[in-house]
Amino acid sequence: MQKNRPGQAVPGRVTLKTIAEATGLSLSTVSLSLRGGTTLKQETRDKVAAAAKALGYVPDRAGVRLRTGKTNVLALVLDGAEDSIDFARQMIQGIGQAIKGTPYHLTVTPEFDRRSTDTIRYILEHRNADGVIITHTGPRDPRVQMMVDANFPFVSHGRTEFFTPHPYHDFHAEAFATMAVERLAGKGCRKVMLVIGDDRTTNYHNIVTAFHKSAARNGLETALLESTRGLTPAELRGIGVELAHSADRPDGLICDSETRTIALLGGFMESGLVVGRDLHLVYKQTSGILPTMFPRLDSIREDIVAAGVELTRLLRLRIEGAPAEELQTLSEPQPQWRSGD
Amino acid sequence: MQKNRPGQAVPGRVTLKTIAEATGLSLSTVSLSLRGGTTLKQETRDKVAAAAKALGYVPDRAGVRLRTGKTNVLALVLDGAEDSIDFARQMIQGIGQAIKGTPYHLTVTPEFDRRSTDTIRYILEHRNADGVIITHTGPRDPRVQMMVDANFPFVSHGRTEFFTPHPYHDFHAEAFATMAVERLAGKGCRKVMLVIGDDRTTNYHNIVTAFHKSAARNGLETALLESTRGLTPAELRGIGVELAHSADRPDGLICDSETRTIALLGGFMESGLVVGRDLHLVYKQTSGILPTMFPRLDSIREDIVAAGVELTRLLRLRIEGAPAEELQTLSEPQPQWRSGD
DNA sequence: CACATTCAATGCAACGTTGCAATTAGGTAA
DNA sequence: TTACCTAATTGCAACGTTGCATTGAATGTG
Repeated sequence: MQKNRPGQAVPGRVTLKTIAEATGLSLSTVSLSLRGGTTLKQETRDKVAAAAKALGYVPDRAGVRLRTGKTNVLALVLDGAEDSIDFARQMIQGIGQAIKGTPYHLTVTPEFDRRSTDTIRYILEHRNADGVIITHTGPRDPRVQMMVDANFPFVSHGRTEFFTPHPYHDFHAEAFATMAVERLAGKGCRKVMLVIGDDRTTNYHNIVTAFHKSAARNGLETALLESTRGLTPAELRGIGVELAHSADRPDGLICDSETRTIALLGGFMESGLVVGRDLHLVYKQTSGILPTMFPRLDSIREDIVAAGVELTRLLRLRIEGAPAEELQTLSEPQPQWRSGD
Repeated sequence: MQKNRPGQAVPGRVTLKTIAEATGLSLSTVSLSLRGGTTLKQETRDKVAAAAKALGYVPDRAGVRLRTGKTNVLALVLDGAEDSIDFARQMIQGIGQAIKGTPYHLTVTPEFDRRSTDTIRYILEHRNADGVIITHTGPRDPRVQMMVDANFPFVSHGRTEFFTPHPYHDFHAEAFATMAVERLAGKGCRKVMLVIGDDRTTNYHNIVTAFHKSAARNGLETALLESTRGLTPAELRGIGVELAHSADRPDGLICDSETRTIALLGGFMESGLVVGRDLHLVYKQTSGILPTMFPRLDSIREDIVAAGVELTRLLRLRIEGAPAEELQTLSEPQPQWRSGD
């Protein structure tokens, strides 16, 4: 398997040398031409371009990387979070779409320990990528800090609270909370409860703030179930049961995590509590699983595939030197009202 | 950002040269020593090893790749299939675990079109990886054909029907079907139905065959719902409703796809049909989602993270030249009987 | 003592690419 | 004629690595 002698050219390989021989030009000229050297005359440039195309030339990644340091690699550092079902697949699909036809490849590294910065450090030290994409960003995320300090191109899915601006694409969590509260208010709810999946992300703060503000504006009583993070699905399910039996339970529920929503719903079902009759619910939706199961439940959607595309776009611009403050975008929540009105 | 002059050494970089200077040996000697040259005397080897460790030397990927052709990259070609919830995340986590501490990196390419071989062709042509992992393998999978023909190292999650052996790791689908049928028989079922998620995978055939064989052995009537593949979740849900209302509906159900299971269960719930009372169900489980929602349903589990680890192990052995026929393993189904007995 | 043998370490070229410095050809000005 | 310009192309060295061929020293043999 692959037994050609190392250090010797692979016979069939098309390199700059091949094109040089084919066109009768020098290797340097070919290289220059392919990179759009303006000092070359048009005729030459055309000839080279034609030959390159005919031979199917693709620059050798190792050669380019060795010479220029450019890896043509984007690195996705995958967080272990499981709040969004199928998050990884969709994110990768989005990034894949965005780099299709470009010289970029995608490497994926799962970071097992949430608070660890090992993977980032490794990439920074060994320059194993031209840019990094991180997800589930926290307010003072050490990964962001580290890359900002190193002035290394990256983009985060999620905002931070750092003073220095950096590229990000984020779900507009405030809008989500506001929309959800208003929907519940519209359904006639008097007491709304917010169930938070992960209180370590920046979105946590944004959602909580907007939730309270919007509830106040609509004259609603509020309750907050935060830090469900450490709980097992079974425990959360238990909370669902408790809620169902509680005397002063809320009549409106907002949940920003699909897996938490599922656990709660499991508890409700077990207790005979019916969403849409006994209370109302709005959850944040990123996969098709929940709507398949419960086609009548209201949700607000974030499109993770689109997020992947956008993150890649921002990162590539960043790599090309665009200023960070121009590379910050939000995605608007997409309400999916399915419970009639 | 990264502005050091191309073609010039990065100042802080630790290369063989750095070690050579530190030890007073020649660059060649250092290189040889690090690769375990036995002609060197022990003292020298120790000195080099110590210096390399002290300086934190890591071989430059581009240099190695250019010289040897070895990329130290494993490529995961991600299928768009959505039968297993969270499949991608778990698979990547498994591979990530297995390559931790090795020189290997993981690149991921989503292959959007299921029957396309573009990604594989691209990897083969440009030698962008040392080995490939594919999933959701079909009986005469063209990707397998292509890589076998090219004698390129790969491993498939799933078997094929090709004559030439190739490395694979697969879920023991026959055992799954047999276990499931027997469980249903034990529950007193008379008529069992098999619902297949994807009829293009090899597992389809294996499951169907074992299903019929086992049903016959247990004296059960059978029904088969195949090719649910083109159906939308809503349509499948509709089938769930139909089933619930059908006069001669089966009293035992086996489903090999999590998403299909969810859709069917949705239909059942809508129709007031209760699993465990009106009929029994065994589904194939790969994520925690369904057990969270329905903690009393029987399932048989495949551990995708473990599959990722095993696939990586096989692939690495293959890359090192182990014969294909020794690199074929099955994972045994893990029954999760939750409905009492 | 000359010569062969072994041991240990090294020089060199090459993998494919790029960017600077250098070269060539043709023209124009002094 | 000489010097000087511009336009177009090219040579060369380097990025970090490896493996072959070679060197040099130490030891063994006749």
